[in-house]
Amino acid sequence: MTGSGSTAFLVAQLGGLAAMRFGDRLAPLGLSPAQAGLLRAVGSQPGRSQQALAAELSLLPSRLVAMVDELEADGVLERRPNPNDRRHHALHLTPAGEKLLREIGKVAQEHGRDFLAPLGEQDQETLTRLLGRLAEGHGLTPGVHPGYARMGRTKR
Amino acid sequence: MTGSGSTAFLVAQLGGLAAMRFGDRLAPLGLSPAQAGLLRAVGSQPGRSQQALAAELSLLPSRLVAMVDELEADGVLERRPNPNDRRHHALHLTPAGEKLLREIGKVAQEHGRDFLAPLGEQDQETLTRLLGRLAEGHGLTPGVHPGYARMGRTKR
DNA sequence: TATTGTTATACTCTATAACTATA
DNA sequence: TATAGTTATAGAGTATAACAATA
Repeated sequence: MTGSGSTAFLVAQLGGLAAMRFGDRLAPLGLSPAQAGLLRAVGSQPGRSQQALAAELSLLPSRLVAMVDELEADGVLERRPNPNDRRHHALHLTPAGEKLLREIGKVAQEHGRDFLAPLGEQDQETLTRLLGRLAEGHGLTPGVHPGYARMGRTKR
Repeated sequence: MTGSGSTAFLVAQLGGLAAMRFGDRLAPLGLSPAQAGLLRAVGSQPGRSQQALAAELSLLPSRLVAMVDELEADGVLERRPNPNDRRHHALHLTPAGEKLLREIGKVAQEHGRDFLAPLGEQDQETLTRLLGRLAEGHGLTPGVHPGYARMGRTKR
């Protein structure tokens, strides 16, 4: 069968594989995919609150606390007091964090190259264009995956 | 940027979205994606052992026990004794399980149609072809996603 | 009174090891 | 001794509620 059902499943399959392979490449850096996503989010827009980050990344605030604790203990992320509203902690990368983010970028680039290697250059461009239109059609936020949080919740 | 890194990420993003949406559609049937995957695997090749199923679905045998317990309690799956080797339990769908599997198929078809709706018919075919070649290039087993099990394992 | 960050707690899924019954 | 299924247990991640400090 070559119906649309199997194509959507193919997307899910390949997406899972891509996420897994990327995770494998992050492991030597001592990072989980979620941690890399947080560092990327902070780096792209420094100074935001934990609430803002949690909302963007679809994480629970309580979960984010633990992640920031870890990354701060590792010296790659820091909470800075916000003089205007002392309830907030403005999140920033440390110099070590910025260096780590550049390494993440390198790893992501290598991953992407290898993942698309089975296709020729022309087909890669076509695929990128079609996926982009699909993502736009579904209102996906660039750079943030929707999270698998809501999977597997169901009881029978 | 339109490098290969972002395209691989786009695949992961869309794959996560597809999996999530499919899970949402399964919820009214009282099923998790993992349960639907197990029912599908049993239905496509009845009589196999739990070990065989666990290996194909990349599940731990101990996890599969719990899943089979649930689905058996729901009356959609059954363990049948194997006269040749009494250590094995041959897994089969009940009539209710076969009916449920047909409903899963219908849901999957609707899901696939809606997921690809942003693209025209011609583009859908192109996308299917390119994704198929990509999956083949990475040695993906048709009908089984690689599992997200190995994600998020890393400590820093 | 509402909001930010935090802690506490329960539940699910993953992972490992040990146990049983068969072979 | 090896294998299939099972049980027990520990560790992540998810989810909810409650709490302290601040607005």
